[in-house]
Amino acid sequence: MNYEQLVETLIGIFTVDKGVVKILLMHKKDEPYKGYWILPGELLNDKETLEDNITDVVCDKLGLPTMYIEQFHSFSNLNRNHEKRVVATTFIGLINNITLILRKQERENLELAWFDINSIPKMGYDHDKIVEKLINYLKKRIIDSNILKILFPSDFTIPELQKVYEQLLDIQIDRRNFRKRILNSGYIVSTGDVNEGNMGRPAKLYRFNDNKEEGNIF
Amino acid sequence: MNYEQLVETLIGIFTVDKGVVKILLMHKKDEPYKGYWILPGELLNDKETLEDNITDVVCDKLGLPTMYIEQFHSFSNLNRNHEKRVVATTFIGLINNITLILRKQERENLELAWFDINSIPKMGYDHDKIVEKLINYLKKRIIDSNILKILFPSDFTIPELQKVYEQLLDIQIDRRNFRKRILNSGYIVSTGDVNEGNMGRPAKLYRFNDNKEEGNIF
DNA sequence: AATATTGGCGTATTAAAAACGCAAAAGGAG
DNA sequence: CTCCTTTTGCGTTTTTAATACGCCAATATT
Repeated sequence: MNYEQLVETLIGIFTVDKGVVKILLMHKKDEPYKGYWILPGELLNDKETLEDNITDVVCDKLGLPTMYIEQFHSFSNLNRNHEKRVVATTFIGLINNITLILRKQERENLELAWFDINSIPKMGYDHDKIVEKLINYLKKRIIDSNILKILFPSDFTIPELQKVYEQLLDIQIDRRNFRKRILNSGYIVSTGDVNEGNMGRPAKLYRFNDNKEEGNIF
Repeated sequence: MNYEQLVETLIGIFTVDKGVVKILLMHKKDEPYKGYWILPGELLNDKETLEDNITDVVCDKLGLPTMYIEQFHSFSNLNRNHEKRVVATTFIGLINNITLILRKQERENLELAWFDINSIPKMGYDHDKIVEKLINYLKKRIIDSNILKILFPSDFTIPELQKVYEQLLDIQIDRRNFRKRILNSGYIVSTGDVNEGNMGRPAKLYRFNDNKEEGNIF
């Protein structure tokens, strides 16, 4: 009986872009699964932890800035890789799209692309199932924690934020009550700017308050 | 650079005994950490999944019945085992103590013991830190899901149930308010029996209502 | 000027949680 | 037996949070 295993890390990096939640995927250029899309990741060596390893993937391999990363599930089906037995420990990473647009162009050669989480392309290995579970986990975490702020762009209006809540929680909220609640909570602060170019009175722009870490917003 | 790793599974099995939350630990009889306590578990071989492996530990090694098992976190610190690099994927298992008392005596030679989660003994390896995180995870899961019923014996009293809530949520609840709330919720039903042998008026015995699946109790 | 949207300040109602009172029931300890 | 303890079971009042609205000024586009 062999007890030596290959261990890999995989990460689903998410962002919000114009009200759409997106995931970053990599195009595979060699066999097996050539032409398919896969989650970024790499094999674990015996000199680093899983967390060090995935930080290495994000920063060195993808050229992205350090971001919020959370360990998710470890997958160990025997046939998830047909060549060797590989146990995968998966992570989610969250980033707001202001930062990523800057870096994206520098890394064009890596064939990375953002996909709407409702339109996932053909995935290699068992990554389709993993992506599905990552997305479900993300939705649950958005409801029961305050990680939404990490995903959200730094400039948004209160009506925009309300729409996101109404979509995610599948409810309708009174405009005035929402405003009172979100402002009293201390979770957002005004940037001083306004959002011009639309119908009606221009909306004030807000960002999430970094000093307010604990508790759920809604 | 070596990419072959040893992977082990570890499980924290929890139960509730007379209003006290307890965890099942194993006494280590050989070096290293001889005389210390450790979490049950074993090395993963290349023919089984993590979940198969931990089921094997629970059923074959410990002689316990199949129980509710949930994957938790994977730990990969380089110095968590001083001899070799071992990545540990951890699980929580929940069982009610009616079933376990029967099996416990058959397995006396294994040196298993239940410990109050507030009095954890000297642990080997990094298992003290893992146990602490498992307990915190259990507390969080009890708040945001209804797994408490899996943990609970089929016959319990309302004051016992209240004690468990107070321990896990780290709050104090008014006796009369708790009773009203828990009875109105429909989550528990009377068995008709009473709990005799203690001081004061005998408490009525209850069990969780199987027909009531959804939502949180508290 | 008409229309749309946000901002900002109200208040009334409803629902849920928390704080507390009181006393009878039913056991064990002396 | 009486004293003490704990559970049971019925209340009430207060506090807090959530919801449902009303009203109108501000400020943009058409």
